Amino acid sequence: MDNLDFLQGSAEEVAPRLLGCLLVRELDGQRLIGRIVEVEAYDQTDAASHSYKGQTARTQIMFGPAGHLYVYFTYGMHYCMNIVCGPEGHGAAVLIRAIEPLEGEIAMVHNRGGRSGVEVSNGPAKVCQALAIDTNWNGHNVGNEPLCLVQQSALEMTEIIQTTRIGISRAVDVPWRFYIRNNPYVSKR
DNA sequence: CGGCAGATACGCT
DNA sequence: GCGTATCTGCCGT
Repeated sequence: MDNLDFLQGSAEEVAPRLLGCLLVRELDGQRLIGRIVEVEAYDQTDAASHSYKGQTARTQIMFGPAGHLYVYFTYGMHYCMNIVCGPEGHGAAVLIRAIEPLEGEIAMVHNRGGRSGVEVSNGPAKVCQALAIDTNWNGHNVGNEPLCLVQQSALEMTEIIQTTRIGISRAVDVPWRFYIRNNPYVSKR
């Protein structure tokens, strides 16, 4: 059921395809499941991407095979997770900006220090905190436990909003942010 | 609820 | 040194 070949495509193609897919995280004997509702594409040809200036120790994962996790640390305190896509040797990935909890929400609330409702996972660093993902997960293959990506059928085009990305200062007009229309967990409209 | 400042450490110039 | 693919608390409507 779960063939992740679609991750071989470009970031721009893969990003909307990830909407609706599931992240299944095994943590302390529990299953935490989140439905991906907001993503952003980043590519080496794009000035906003960490891979834009070529391969470095930090970004090498982005240039590796599709299906691995690129986790980075920023603002001195936050982690964000991406799913690497595109052919090996090409630096591209899709940032997971928001998920909707489907299972194990109580554990996610706990991981988020008691914050509940949409505050559990309506932002990229919140997603990592809810699922207990840090840089130790850099390079993890999302085809494997204890963190799996499970593909779902593609959403209707009318369910997907495409617009410009958030929180960047370069390539601000590139419309590579995708989210599910009317989903309450989307970080910002 | 919207805007703003502060937190805080790492990669890169 | 400086900027950062962010979040939170605090202030004002």
